[in-house]
Amino acid sequence: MNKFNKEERLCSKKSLDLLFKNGSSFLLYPFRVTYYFVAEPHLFPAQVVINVAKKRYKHAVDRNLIKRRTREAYRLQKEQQLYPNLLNRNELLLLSLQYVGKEKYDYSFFEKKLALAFKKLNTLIAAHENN
RNA sequence: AAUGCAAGCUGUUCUAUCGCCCCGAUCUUGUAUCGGGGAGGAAAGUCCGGGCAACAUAUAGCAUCUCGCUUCCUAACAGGAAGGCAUUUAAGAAUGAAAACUUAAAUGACAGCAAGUGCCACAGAAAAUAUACCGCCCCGAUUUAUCGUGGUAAGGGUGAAAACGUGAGGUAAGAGCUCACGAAUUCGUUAAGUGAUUAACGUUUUGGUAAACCUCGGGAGUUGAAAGACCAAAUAGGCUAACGCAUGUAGGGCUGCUCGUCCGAUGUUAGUGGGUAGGUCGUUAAAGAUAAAUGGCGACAUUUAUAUUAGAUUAAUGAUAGAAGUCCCAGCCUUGUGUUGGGAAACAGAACCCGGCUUAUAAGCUUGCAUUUUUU
RNA sequence: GGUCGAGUGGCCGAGAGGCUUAGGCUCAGCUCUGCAAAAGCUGCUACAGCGGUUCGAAUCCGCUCUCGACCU
Repeated sequence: MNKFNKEERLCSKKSLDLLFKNGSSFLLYPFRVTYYFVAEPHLFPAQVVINVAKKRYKHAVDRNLIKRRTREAYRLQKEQQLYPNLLNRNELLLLSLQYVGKEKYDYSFFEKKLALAFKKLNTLIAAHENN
């Protein structure tokens, strides 16, 4: 089952401040991914926030469309791509996906790019653990 | 019939799989199962007007902002309805030709320049108290075709705009200087109309500009749900009341100013409290929608009936696949409400709620106007 | 969600009803030089868009677009 509940979203203002102040980030077009680990175990191994700038997209319709496609891609892939690497850790991953693309793409593009982003994130986490 | 423009109306439907937000029910009390609901005509822009809430009691005066033909509608409005007037266009009839007239449509920030002040570039003699370039006239001088003192706004040319137009009298020449007819205009009387206004008569005046200052009349207290109310946990520099102290002082708040009013340093005692973060309410049933009847020219109002009801808060209403209908393009022959293949579907996403306005809109339908072609 | 401000050549920026707009920087050409720089001369390129008021609009008024700031 590929669910996506409120508990998997990052809503707390405090956590957001923590994430953007201390988190590390990388760019994988069209996403800018920011992540940070906190030592507070949660029902789910990760909480995510999706972000589209008002400056880049004037109309609310376009922003909603991008957010919905990103969310759908995240929902369908997190179980296979992201969660297995996190389950053995006793920490919560705070994750932010900022959309920085210039155009509107099809859903398949989102799916492909998000998979690549997950792959890169996993390697980075592994590297961090080894150090 | 086609195309274009303008105004108005509608603003695709169904199935499967995987999800999201809210509400209700059940018991196995868990990210459980079942059932129900889930964007718009503009949800947009935030351009106006209200409700609601807090602050203030100072809805005081001034300043500031805003509205501006009339009557009506409305909770209210810079909105709407009906009318008046003006301008433009078209047609009609009239005429030598126009103007005026009649009808229709469109447009109008449509109070006042006859309260005062300012401004009117360049050109032009002069842009508002007529300061006379050419021209016209009187008088004087003489070198006899020129000069000088004056008068004159009829003619010339300039300009966006030239001292109301035509004719006559008048005069040295001229001039609303006088008269007749006419144009616009102020005020008054009479008549019609609720009124704007219209008609007649008398009277006054004769450049434009108030989206120039301004005058007159009406309206606006300020802030905006991130307003505001409440809840439980823990710690302060906080708050309240009483007393004391000083000329209620320094200083500060209340709307920009005035006037007025309120608070008011430091000490003692008693009580209360919640920086920040979180949750609940505010928050979705309403000046609401649809239908009918009645009243009204109409906007709209009244009565009755009916069915419902988005409610998030890093912010739901989606993704994938398929089918049907609509429109467009191409092919086929059986030329049809045919069939096959390919494409298109706009503008745009609620965030406290309503009433308007404005702007954006594929495709279809309705109405009006314009152009072109064909037929009669 | 709400409140407010701005838009003038490639860039900065004055102008607040009247000559298609002051000045500086940049760019192009010429003069000067053996070649450049500096200096001098000449030139190019603008009122965000649409509509209205006015004889006349960058300026006044309305709508639209773009950019920016503030309220947590």
